[in-house]
Amino acid sequence: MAMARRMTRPSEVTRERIIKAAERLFAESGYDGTSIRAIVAKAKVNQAAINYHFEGKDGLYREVLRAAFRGLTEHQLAHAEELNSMSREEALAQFVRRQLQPLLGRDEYSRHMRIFNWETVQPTAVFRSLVAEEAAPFLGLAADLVHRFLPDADQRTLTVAAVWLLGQCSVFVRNREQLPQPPIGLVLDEPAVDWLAATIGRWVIAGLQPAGRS
Amino acid sequence: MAMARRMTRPSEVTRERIIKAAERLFAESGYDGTSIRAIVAKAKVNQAAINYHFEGKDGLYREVLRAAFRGLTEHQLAHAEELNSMSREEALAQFVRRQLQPLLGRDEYSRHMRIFNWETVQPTAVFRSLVAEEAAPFLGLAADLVHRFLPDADQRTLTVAAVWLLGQCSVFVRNREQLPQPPIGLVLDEPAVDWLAATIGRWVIAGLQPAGRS
DNA sequence: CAGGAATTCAAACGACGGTTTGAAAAATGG
DNA sequence: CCATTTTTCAAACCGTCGTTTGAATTCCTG
Repeated sequence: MAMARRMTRPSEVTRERIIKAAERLFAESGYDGTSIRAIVAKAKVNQAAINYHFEGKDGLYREVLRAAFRGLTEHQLAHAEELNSMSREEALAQFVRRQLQPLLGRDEYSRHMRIFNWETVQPTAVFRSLVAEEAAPFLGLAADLVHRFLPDADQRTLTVAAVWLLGQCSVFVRNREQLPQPPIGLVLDEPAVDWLAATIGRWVIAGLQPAGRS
Repeated sequence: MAMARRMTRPSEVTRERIIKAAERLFAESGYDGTSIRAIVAKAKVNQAAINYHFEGKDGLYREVLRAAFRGLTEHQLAHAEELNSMSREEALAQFVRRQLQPLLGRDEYSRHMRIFNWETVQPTAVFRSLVAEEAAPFLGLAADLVHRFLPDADQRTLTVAAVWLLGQCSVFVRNREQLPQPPIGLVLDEPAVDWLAATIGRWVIAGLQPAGRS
């Protein structure tokens, strides 16, 4: 009975290679659209490695999804304290700008958002449970933001306002591919995204400002 | 050279049966998630019928997508005139309420919206062209609505405002599955949707109201 | 440096995907 | 009613999918 408690190093690098390649491909083409063979080709590992390390495609996807969730919450909650030291207007504008970040590039955060987008149409069981467990603090952050504008609102109104706030950003993120094309025709460089964030921020602030009633 | 110009009746019913079944299945599981065998089983036709009538799965999907687009624009533009006779506040509230309709049931309009949702993550070429051709009047409707609140705004602001308006509704429609579950926990019956539409409508109106500047 | 466990590898398996085929069955038109 | 076209049908084809297999190789440890 050998108690192999030490981490084995060389196998970890293939694990990482697989996860990295899978994250990119899942973000690009979704779960069904990504084949095991495409993943192992990109990761340059053997095909059986996925079943060996993750017990199948499902297990790998589960792992990628977990990592994406961790990335998202860290990315957002890391700046949560800064928001508290700002005015509510500044804090909301900052939040909106950060939500619009994926419009600019294909960084890690954008990939994570894209993986979640695949899930919104028909959520996996894995995704459902992850949302139920881990999305609460993130939604809470948005709820806290709107709470500073609606101090007298009841719980339901606050929750709806939080979802509403997220929707105003996500519609642009989700339809990023369509925005530059007709009939919309938006340019998506950095100043344009800054302007967009500022505009949306102004509308949100004005929308929540005078509405004290539930 | 027989000029068979007359429509053949009995074959049309199988065409319709296929389209009807395909629309439901595509809405439920998307293009990749729906198999030819599932469609013909639901439509109770032979498997080769799809290739015969539509020249393959792509052709069938194209047809379903066209029908969905027609349904959407008709559904919205049919009430476009009514909006003009209302005050801008009433018109916007009506528009929001109509956008939130899919929250309630699984009617035809909801299915069409669901098919579009599948496309937003990675749009098909067919979908892209349909959007470019046929979405303009629908987006124009939204743009006209916000134009009544922002009479001095430039073109870009109006377009962004239209997309923004649609986003505030679609975030609820898109995540309909998640809304009743934790950590959100919304009930989605008719009075709740009415309240939701009214609340969103109020926020949008307040948001656009004082912001006259671009 | 053995010896055993952990990991990699090429190949194949079985299931399911969309499409094709060629003949049988209706439908059409003179 | 017959000749021709149109439509249906069961079966098979061919490719891709995720997974399994069993041997070869590498890694760790005593």
